[in-house]
Amino acid sequence: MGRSPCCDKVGLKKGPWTPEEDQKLLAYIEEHGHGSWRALPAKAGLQRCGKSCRLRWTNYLRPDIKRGKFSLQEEQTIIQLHALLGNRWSAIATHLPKRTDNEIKNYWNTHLKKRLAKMGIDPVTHKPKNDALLSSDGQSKNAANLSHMAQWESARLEAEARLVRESKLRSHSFQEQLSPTGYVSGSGSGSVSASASTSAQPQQCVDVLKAWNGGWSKSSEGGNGLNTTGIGGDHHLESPTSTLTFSENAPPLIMNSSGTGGENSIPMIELVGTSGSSETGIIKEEGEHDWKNLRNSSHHYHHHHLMHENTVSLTSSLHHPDMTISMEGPWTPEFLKLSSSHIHVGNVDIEEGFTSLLLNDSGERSLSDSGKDSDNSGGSGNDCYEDNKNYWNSILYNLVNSSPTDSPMF
DNA sequence: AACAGGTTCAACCGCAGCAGC
DNA sequence: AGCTGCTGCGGTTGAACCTGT
Repeated sequence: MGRSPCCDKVGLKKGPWTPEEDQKLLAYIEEHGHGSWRALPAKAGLQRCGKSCRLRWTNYLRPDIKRGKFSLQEEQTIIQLHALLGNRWSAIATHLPKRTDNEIKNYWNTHLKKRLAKMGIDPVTHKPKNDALLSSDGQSKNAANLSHMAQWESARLEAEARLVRESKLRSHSFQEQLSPTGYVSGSGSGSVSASASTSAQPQQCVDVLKAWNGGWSKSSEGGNGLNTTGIGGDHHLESPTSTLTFSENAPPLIMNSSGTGGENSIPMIELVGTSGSSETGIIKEEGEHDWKNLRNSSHHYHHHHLMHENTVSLTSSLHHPDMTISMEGPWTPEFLKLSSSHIHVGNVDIEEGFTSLLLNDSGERSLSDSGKDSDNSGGSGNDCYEDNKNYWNSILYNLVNSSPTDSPMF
């Protein structure tokens, strides 16, 4: 039973917008805010459906939209986020605050996807296309770990995106209280994102990557991927698709920044913010009591929200049959930079992003060179594994370095 | 200049999720 | 619990534009 399309009314205009229509829409929203999109066209005197108006506004007329060519950094960010999030354009767009999801999607489809494909990188998996030839023995476990890492990161970013959406809603209603126009004109940009976070936010850093890499390197020494000490010793993540469920019994692990939370036998690794503003790993903002604590206690993968008008805090948990990771607190560029300024994966220090290689000609050369190098070194599966590790870690690394400080996230 | 084929991107479509009743 | 309305998201389309012949 499909609902009738919103635009099936006779007399409603479709197709390209005229400057007059734009003007009407702009003028109305500036004066009244958009309110209900459904009701807007009639009020604004437009022969359009609300959906069309919303699209025109969000993709074109909004004052905080940056148009024109994508910068190298933006390209990089898109590729990296796409590697983690897939086609979740809106989530990706939250990291590029002045770009719309539609624009990013178009840019991906018309430029980046082709570029990756041309270079032999599968734009869907972000792996070299011959990756499928990997043997299914040792590497599969490693691949599983990498995949799990990606899922973990993906889930985190998804939660962040959700938080941003929520904070947008909050800030929007907050602004509506302050301003009858419904959106902040003035500076024009960041009417929404500005309040989600910004300079007012204390630099709270939760050293997740350190913990992660600590766990990774530690476990790599033991021949496994992600591993947690403290419980069972030799547990590792096996399923590439595994995922974020189960573990009714496993007590939550909380990582500490040393990444060695398992060194005591308490099955908890504490995630401690390096800013020192939190002693418990649960980052709380002053005035947090102003907002409802949105925590819930699902045994499955879940995110906890601690929100404040100026801040967004995040708690995520990842459960696995043998382990549970809990991470709490916001991810800030500072935190990420700190964490990943010297990424250590297994026995390898990653100083330079792999993804960045994709973004210029020298990169293309480097890529093929590295392929040759692999061949020269015998083309072992381990090289592929190292490539994958490098790839995912450089994604995180570059994500950090490319995170614009005006991102609504941070 | 004219045409064909390729590319870009604004806009549309249909579906899913959520909230309110 | 089920229905309805609204919004947001991702995939797709097609007109406009570009490029090569």
